[in-house]
Amino acid sequence: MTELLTRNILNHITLSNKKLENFCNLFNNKEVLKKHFLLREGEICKFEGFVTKGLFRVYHIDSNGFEQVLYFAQESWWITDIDSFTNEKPSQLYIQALEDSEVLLISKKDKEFAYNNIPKIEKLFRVMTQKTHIALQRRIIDNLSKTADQRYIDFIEKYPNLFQRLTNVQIAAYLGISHEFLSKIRRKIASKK
Amino acid sequence: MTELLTRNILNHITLSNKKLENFCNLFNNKEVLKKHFLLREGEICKFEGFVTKGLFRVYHIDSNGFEQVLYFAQESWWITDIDSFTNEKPSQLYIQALEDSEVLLISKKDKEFAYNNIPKIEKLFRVMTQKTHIALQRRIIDNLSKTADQRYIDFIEKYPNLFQRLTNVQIAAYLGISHEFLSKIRRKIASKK
DNA sequence: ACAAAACATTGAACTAGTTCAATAAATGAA
DNA sequence: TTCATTTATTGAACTAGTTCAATGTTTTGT
Repeated sequence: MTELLTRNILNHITLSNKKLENFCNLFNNKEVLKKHFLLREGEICKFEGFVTKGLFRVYHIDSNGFEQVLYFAQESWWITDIDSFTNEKPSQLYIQALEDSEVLLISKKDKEFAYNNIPKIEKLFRVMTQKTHIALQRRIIDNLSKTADQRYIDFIEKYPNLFQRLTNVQIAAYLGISHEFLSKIRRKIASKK
Repeated sequence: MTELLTRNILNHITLSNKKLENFCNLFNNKEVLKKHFLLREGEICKFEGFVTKGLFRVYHIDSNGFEQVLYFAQESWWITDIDSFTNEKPSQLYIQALEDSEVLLISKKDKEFAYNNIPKIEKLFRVMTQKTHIALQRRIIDNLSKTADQRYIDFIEKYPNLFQRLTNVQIAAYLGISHEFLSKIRRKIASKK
């Protein structure tokens, strides 16, 4: 059950089998059915999660009622509201399963325990946060400099499998455009081929 | 000379005076005159820096020749290209002083040394990276959901002192709009008061 | 297998933001 | 002080993206 997780950890750091097992034992498995929520706006995010099956969307609803997708999380992705989790304040985000999913959850207390007892875990999360950080910077630049057409093409190239599992409404919410406009972009691209 | 730095560190973690001093001694002071560069596209970023005086812009030039500002760094801000620095690959960013500035620099080797010999430093950078991460997420959501008017108003409220030190060209490059349009936004806001 | 709901496409009218060119004001270097 | 450069403002024409409403298609729940 924690096989994907151990593989993911060893991708970032080296760790003895025993410590790896100790750390993995801090996680609890949870099933989340399609359309069900792992987190809702206003709640305090009590977990950090690792997706072992299925697909989630992490999104925000703005003051006009529009949904913005911050990111999608499929198998081997981590999900949490880092702001809510770290600072124990109400979340501004929703985390919802887009397919029947399973996720391994660790609590704040257990994560702190791991930080204090397995120093390499501090490194693991520093390295992972850094990678996410790089990806976020990249996305800000892309959002500022690229046209919606190009961002859509980039998305398909970068996440071909996500692209197949998502509706255009979801992709448009990630790209920051209306789904009608995405539809027009798709037509334009299709006619060029 | 490292007073701002020690204060900044103690804002994030607790650390004995001796370890604090050891860590601070790993930094070298560097003067960067207005318009001079700390980093250029294509170079490998060899440092992580802490600004003690002045103001920098961290920006990218896209394929159409437009400049996008990723962030500004004034006193007590950290600057680096984390992607280039961490992965030792050519940078896509420019870091330029907008005023006569001073910055404390630490090399990758010395930072690794600190990670290995002062465990709290690992925590320091994890905590800081996490905070930046939260801010970047916030910015992505704002860029997707807010109109340029609102982003400009938010910027002024959030960074009133930066606002005074920056030209409209720089602010527009941060907001992701043309400086002409920013000028029109300013007129509109002014006429409403 | 059926009805209801969610999804995708399209066109027409609209709006936010760009581009280009002209002009004035502020700043900087010698 | 002066000349050159950067900065800010403005208007007019344009373009990328939105909004709304209509229509057909697919998926879902029962």
